[in-house]
Amino acid sequence: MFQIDIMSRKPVYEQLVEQIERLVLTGLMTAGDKLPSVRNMSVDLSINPNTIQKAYAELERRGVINSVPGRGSFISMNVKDILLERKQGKIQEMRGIIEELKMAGIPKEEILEIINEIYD
Amino acid sequence: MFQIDIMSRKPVYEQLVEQIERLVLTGLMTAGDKLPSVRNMSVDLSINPNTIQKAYAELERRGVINSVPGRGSFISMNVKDILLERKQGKIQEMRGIIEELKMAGIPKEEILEIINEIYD
Amino acid sequence: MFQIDIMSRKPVYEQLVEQIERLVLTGLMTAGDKLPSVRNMSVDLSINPNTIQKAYAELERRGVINSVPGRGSFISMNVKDILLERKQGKIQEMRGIIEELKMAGIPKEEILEIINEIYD
Amino acid sequence: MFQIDIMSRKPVYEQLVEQIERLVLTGLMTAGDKLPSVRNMSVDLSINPNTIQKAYAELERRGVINSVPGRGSFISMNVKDILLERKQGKIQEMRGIIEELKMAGIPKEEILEIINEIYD
DNA sequence: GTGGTCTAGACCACG
DNA sequence: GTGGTCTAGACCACT
Repeated sequence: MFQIDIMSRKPVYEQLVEQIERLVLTGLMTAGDKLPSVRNMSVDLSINPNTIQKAYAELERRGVINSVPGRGSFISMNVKDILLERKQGKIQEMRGIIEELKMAGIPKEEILEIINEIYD
Repeated sequence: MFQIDIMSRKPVYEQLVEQIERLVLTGLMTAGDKLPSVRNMSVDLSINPNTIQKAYAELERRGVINSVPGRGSFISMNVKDILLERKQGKIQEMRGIIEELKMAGIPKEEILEIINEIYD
Repeated sequence: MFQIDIMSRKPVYEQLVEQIERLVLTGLMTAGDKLPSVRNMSVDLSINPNTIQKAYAELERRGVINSVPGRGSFISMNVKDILLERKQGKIQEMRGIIEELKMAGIPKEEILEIINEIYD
Repeated sequence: MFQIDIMSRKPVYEQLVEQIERLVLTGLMTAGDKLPSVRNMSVDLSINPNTIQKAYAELERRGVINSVPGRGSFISMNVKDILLERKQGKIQEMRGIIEELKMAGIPKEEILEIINEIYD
């Protein structure tokens, strides 16, 4: 279910965080869904439980999940609001970069080309 | 020659950095050109020399200018390479963000709309 | 805790940067640790707050610390990666210089002698 | 006689400067020797004469060659002193880097290994 | 309380 | 004259 590259320079817990967020973004998981327990995830991926714990802690800090001791970890009820807010931030970020690129003389066509590549 | 808005939330030294970089991007200044001395700029803009110094230090850190104690500050000889490299980096950054936004379900049209706003 | 030589030709803020990096390199400070506040450090060392600020800004630029307005300055979480990466860069730099020296006819013995001096 | 990579990110004139200096360092050319004329070099390498001119100008600025209008360009008579001086500078640079590496905990053996690689 | 920025004014080494 | 550094003291926004 998860693809972890232990040789990667990116910390394992970050890879986990990203992949779980991706599941929510793509709609494969939604508010209220239960995540695998730290122990299960640990043996499935052959990864130290502390690393899983760190990923879950980060996701909770971001408001994406809620961990309830003794019951498990669940996708947060207001996960949609949180992701929406983050989406707005990303859009602003993109706007800033594109404005810089325009200033640097990049023609509109070059940017459109990149967008077409992504949304092929 | 420079337009500084001391009421702006953006720090004065950042405004200076941006405007000098813009002079290079637009070709009004080019490799080897001499910038005003810290003191001259200071009195011209009625700004403290330390603030000018901070802007020049940042530009030197970015490789855009070379400051030579006792002689002055000059547009870097390889400023074009540096700006080109930075442009490539910005494009990659933009690509990453757009890929995230696609993942988050943003339709292509919404992004195109923003680009049209910028390149009106 | 810090030894500053105000008579040295090396700027005070550089001395500070080096000593804080050394604390991390030697393991005396580690990821997440809190640094003294700008003001505290200032009175402790009898140094102007601006000078401390300059050192902290440089450390943040290097990715060694994170300064959060209103909260404080902390050793960066990925400080180990950054220092490791920098170490690799330094080794490459050394390799390049030694290759030049070999080309210039410097005998191996002369270089070994220097290394023995350093690692006495 | 010269290997120029016009696709390289390194400017062509820099490549030329480095290769000519290498000829002197390795003893293949020595004080008083005549370099090819700008025009000859230009057609041999299929490179714009201005680029050759720029390389020669840089070499003259460094004191490595002397260009005599109407006669040609010659390896400088005191080229040995200049290269010796530069060698000393490089050694100091190397010393500084190795001291940093020692501080960063690199063992002597690792450095010796690199040197053995170079001086195989 | 924290970091970030700015002014005012000074000294230094170097060219 | 130049850039680089430092002190002294102030204000801001944010936690």
